[in-house]
Amino acid sequence: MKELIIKYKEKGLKLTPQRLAILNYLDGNTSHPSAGDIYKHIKRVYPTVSFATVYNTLQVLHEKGEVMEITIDPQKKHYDPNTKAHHHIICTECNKIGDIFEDYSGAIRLPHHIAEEFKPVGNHINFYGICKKCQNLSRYVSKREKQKRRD
Amino acid sequence: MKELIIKYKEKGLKLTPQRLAILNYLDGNTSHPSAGDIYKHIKRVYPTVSFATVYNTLQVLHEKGEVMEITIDPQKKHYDPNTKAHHHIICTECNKIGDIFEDYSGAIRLPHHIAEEFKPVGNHINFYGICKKCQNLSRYVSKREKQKRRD
DNA sequence: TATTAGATTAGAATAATTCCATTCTCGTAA
DNA sequence: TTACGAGAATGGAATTATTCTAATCTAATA
Ligand SMILES: [Mn+2]
Ligand SMILES: [Mn+2]
Ligand SMILES: [Zn+2]
Ligand SMILES: [Zn+2]
Repeated sequence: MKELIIKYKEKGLKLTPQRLAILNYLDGNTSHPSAGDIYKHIKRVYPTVSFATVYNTLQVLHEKGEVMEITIDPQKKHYDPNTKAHHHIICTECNKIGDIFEDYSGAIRLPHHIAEEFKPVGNHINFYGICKKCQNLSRYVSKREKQKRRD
Repeated sequence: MKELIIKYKEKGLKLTPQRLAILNYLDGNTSHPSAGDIYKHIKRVYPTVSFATVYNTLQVLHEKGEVMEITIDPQKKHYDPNTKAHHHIICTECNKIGDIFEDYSGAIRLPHHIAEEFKPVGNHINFYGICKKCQNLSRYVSKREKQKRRD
C-alpha cells in the first residue's frame, strides 16, 4: 500500500482518497472487474464517488500502463491490474474471467501478408468455456435464469 | 442469392424482404460490420427498417450458427458471415478488422488446471496492429482527429 | 498559507443494445 | 383462394455502458 502511493506519485499522479480506494481495490485483484464493479465497490466506502471518477482513473491508469483493458466480454470492458502479458478464459454462462499464463507468443505468428499490411502491436487470446459452477447449474437451471445471475 | 433463400428456408427461417436485404448484405461480406453498419446500409433500401430487426436477425443468424460475433473492438460487436474458424486483427487507430486464416489450434492448448476448471468451447485470437493507411496518416494527423474518422 | 494544475462531482449526452406491445405478413391448411 | 396462426417487423421506450461538461474542490508545493 505504501509502495502503491510512492509508485503513483512517481508517475505524476495526484493521490486523492477516491483514487487510493480504486488503487487499493485493483491492487492484486484477479477478478477482472468492470468499471461498474469497481464503482459499486468504492461507493461502499465513498458513497459520493462519481462513476466518472472511476472511468477517469481507469483511463489514466491505462494510459500509464498500469491496467489492462480486456475485450473478451461482449457487454463491457473489464480491467486487469496485472499487466504482464497473459490471456483469458471467460465462462460463456456467467462471464467469469480466468487468467491463462501460458506463453503462446512463439506459436501465434502473423502470416506475412498480414504483417505487411499491419504493423503488429500485440495480441490476446480469448478462450471460451463453461466454468465448473455453471456446468453444475446447467443440470437444473435454464439459461435464461442464469443470465439474470450475471453482473 | 437463390442458394441463400434455399439455405435459410431449410433452417426454418422465415424470409422477409428486410431479412433478405440483411442476408444479402452479409453474404460474402468481409468487412466485419457492426449492427449499426448493417442498419445504415439496409436503411438505404428499406428506409423504415428497424434497428431492432437488425438485432433480431443477427441474433437468429448467430443462434443458427450462420454468423460469428466478434469481440475485438471494445466499443461494439462486429459480425462475420464467414463462420469457418479464423482469427482477426484490428487496427488500433481506425478499427479496421482483417481476417487471419491461420490454424493455430494445435499451438494454443489450455493448461491442464484451466481445462479442469473450464469445459472449453472455443477460442479466438485478437491481434492488434496499425494498418497501412493509418501508418501513413500518423505522419501528420493527430490521434484525436483520427478517432473522429472511426465508425 | 496561497496558488493552481489537476481531480471530483452531478448530471446530461451519446452510443450500443435490449425489451415490449402492437401490428403485420409469410406459409400453409382448408 | 382465403383465413389462420406462428413468427417477424416495427417504433419507441428502457437499459446499460461510456463519455463529456461545467462548476467546484483539493493535493501538492512554493
Ligand atoms: Mn488477467
Ligand atoms: Mn473474419
Ligand atoms: Zn460460469
Ligand atoms: Zn487503420
